[in-house]
Amino acid sequence: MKEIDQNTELKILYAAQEEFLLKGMSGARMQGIADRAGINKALLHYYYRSKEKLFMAVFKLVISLFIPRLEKIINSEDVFFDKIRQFAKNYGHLLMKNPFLPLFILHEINRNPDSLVKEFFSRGINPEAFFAMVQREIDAGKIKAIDPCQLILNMLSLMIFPIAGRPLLQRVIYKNNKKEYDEMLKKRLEDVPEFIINSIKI
Amino acid sequence: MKEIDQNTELKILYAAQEEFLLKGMSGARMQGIADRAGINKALLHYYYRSKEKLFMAVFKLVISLFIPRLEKIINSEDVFFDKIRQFAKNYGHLLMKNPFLPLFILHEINRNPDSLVKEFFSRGINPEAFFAMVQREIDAGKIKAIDPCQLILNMLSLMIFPIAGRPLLQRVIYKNNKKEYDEMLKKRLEDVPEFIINSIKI
DNA sequence: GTCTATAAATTGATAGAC
DNA sequence: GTCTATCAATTTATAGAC
Repeated sequence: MKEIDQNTELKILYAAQEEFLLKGMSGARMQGIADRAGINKALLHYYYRSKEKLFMAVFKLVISLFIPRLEKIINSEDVFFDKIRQFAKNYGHLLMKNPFLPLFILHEINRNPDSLVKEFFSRGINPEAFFAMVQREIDAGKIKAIDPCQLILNMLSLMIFPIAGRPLLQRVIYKNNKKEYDEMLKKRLEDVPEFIINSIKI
Repeated sequence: MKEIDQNTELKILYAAQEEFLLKGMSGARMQGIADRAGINKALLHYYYRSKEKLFMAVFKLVISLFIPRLEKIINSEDVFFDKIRQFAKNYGHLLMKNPFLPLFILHEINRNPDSLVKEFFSRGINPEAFFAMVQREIDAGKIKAIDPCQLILNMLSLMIFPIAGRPLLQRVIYKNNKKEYDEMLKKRLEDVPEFIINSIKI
């Protein structure tokens, strides 16, 4: 907490994040984490009592980044379409900076849905306000009638899947051209919101 | 191959598929597979020499289901928009019947991209023909100019993500209402292609 | 082909010196 | 706080009887 790179506890946390994001809970190795942190295995247990506890610490850290800050968007002063554009831009950049995050979260929740969701998603996510906002736009005749759930699902799908599936998609569709894939992702930051808007505008 | 349910080799393969899909390569246990198959651990090694070999057999089986049969769509007699509708319907049903498949594939490829993609995706996928078809539609002035890669990415994203993310999305967005989520997925079989078409039609 | 018993290797966790 | 050495449990893999 105090020093920048001297703090062993934090060094461990970030090393664990690397290892867990790449290999998942069951594939990660305490030895691998210790190696990344440049310390000994025993120290891991000194700071975090068990692998499970360390995993939970990483998961919590990671969730706090990943959860879409819908509230921010909702409460902004922008008009609706600009809110969508803003969300795509912010959330897209976050995803591009943390490409392994979505797949990690989905995989771990798949393994243990109830307890992980209950523990980490019970607060902090409230789609109701977003739904209400969409409904107001519809009632005002500004966009087509659409199920708000579907709208949010479409946005998330279009933004997350190309990141989560990159190791496969880049190789199969883009002939493993990394640069081209990066450019495509960057382009989508603006294309996806227009794609969405195009489909709901009147 | 011969008998229906007597064939031990197949029984093992399907038991392994269950276990691997749920827990991934590193989370799966040979004991768990043996239990599902109702046989002994040793038999697994008799038919498949190692866990790795068994995993590869499952992965191959699973890939053969998962790869979109783009050729079928391309070579159909339908007009372009109907091809999209047809693809969404067929592929969507396949996904709904095998909901754990996408996340499993993505996670395993993430763990070991080069060798898995090279081994299992080298043949059988050829997006070029699809790209050419899209280009013809654009040249003929029937749809807006769009990058064919983006189009295919959008289709896959909209169809796969709600399935892959279900354990999280159903709980967070749908208050864990299973029936409602099922209905939403079913509705998307028709909504997604219209959403796509809406955004590219002139 | 199928089983029981066991080997061999991996790995999470702890004890104890410094 | 950090290390070395080691334990204990899990898990893949094999040997050998039937």
